Amino acid sequence: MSTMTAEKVTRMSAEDRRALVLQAGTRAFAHGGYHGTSTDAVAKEAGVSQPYVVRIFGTKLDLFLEVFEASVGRIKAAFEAVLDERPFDPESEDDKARMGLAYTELLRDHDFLQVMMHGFSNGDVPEIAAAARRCMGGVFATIQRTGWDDEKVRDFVAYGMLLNVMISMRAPEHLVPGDPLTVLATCAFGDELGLLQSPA
Amino acid sequence: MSTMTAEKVTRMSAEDRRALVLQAGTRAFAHGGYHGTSTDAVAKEAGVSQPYVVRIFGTKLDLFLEVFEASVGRIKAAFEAVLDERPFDPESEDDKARMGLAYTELLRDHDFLQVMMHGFSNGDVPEIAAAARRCMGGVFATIQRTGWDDEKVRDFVAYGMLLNVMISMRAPEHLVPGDPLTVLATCAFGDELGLLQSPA
DNA sequence: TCAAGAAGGCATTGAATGATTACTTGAGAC
DNA sequence: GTCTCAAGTAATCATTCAATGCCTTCTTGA
Repeated sequence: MSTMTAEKVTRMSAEDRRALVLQAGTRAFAHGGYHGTSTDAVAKEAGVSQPYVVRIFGTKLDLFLEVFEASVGRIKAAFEAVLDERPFDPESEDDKARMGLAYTELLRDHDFLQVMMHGFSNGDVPEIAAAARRCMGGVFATIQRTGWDDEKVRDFVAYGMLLNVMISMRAPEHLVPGDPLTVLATCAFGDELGLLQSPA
Repeated sequence: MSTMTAEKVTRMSAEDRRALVLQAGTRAFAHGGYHGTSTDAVAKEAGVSQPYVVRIFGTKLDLFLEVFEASVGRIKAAFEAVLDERPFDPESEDDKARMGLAYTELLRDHDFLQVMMHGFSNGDVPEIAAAARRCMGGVFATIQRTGWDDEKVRDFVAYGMLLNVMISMRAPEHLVPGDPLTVLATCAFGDELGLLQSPA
């Protein structure tokens, strides 16, 4: 079941309701993406009426942009937490592992990742593409704080994109023993593979 | 104007017309993806009527699947060409560069890449996700023919995914001097960056 | 030449969807 | 209590879209 939709016929402050719809939007847009998700689907997920969600956000596009930016924001925050926790040594393999772990821990909630991927692939909607560039730039800048040279940051981001794509295509839930994709999944996710098999 | 739509009112063999609509579908689905592209958009691009394109392929989903598989097939073929050209040395940096070049040359036609990305991100449509897994497995297996160990293949694929994402969000066409994304784009695309700036 | 099969368009349709408007109801202030 | 404003919904509308059925026209082979 979805976590905490409407529980009572109680009224809610606009602010709280907005936050709740935003969460519901994350879940809904994670499947379907921008074009494939109706405002009604978001409304159902949030337990409110469809006209209300468009009134809160003005437009489906605005809603998606907020959902997208919040999702990427969450990811950025996870990296920042690692960087702020204690001094980061760019030469340390251990510190690099901590950064990687921050990401794979995030992977357990597929929704952020899926929303991010959907935002990244919708380059045909100018506003979404612009948001994607801005957010990706932000994530890159955050990871630069590690002190790594640009190539290492690039490779780190690239690895993350591979994980996103693999999750997007549900690779962890479809491991077929002889399949080359299983080899790829195994060597991409490593120990985390087992944790990703149950669909959200 | 779109390249080579209908040129004459001449009839065409069903086979030829099918191939032509498939090409048009690639262009159309490259923008918009599965959910964001109407069969009518494909029809317009191909210069035929909308009902005709669904009659050729049966269903919009079937059309997309064919377009997707053809696109990934093209990419696989490019790698295979490099591998078949002459013996591949897994230790050679030069041979690795040849593989990379095969991909970046493909990047000039954004359409394949975008279609591929759209297929990869549409995990909510089971048939598309299944095709994505199958195709990704195929590409991985092809690259394994280099003789590289799995980790090296994985990193190669990951790098490719980063390029896909960057192109999807139109990064090469939006280089802003101070922007961190510009740094990422520069060190991801290298010399090829200049060639990618003009939108298809 | 003409019949038959295939290529392809036209009109249509029923469902879905994003958005608007007008209405209803709950809760706090006084 | 009741007034008032904000929370929330029901009804509706104009579009868009995938799919179906029927009709037309080109081509080919005998």
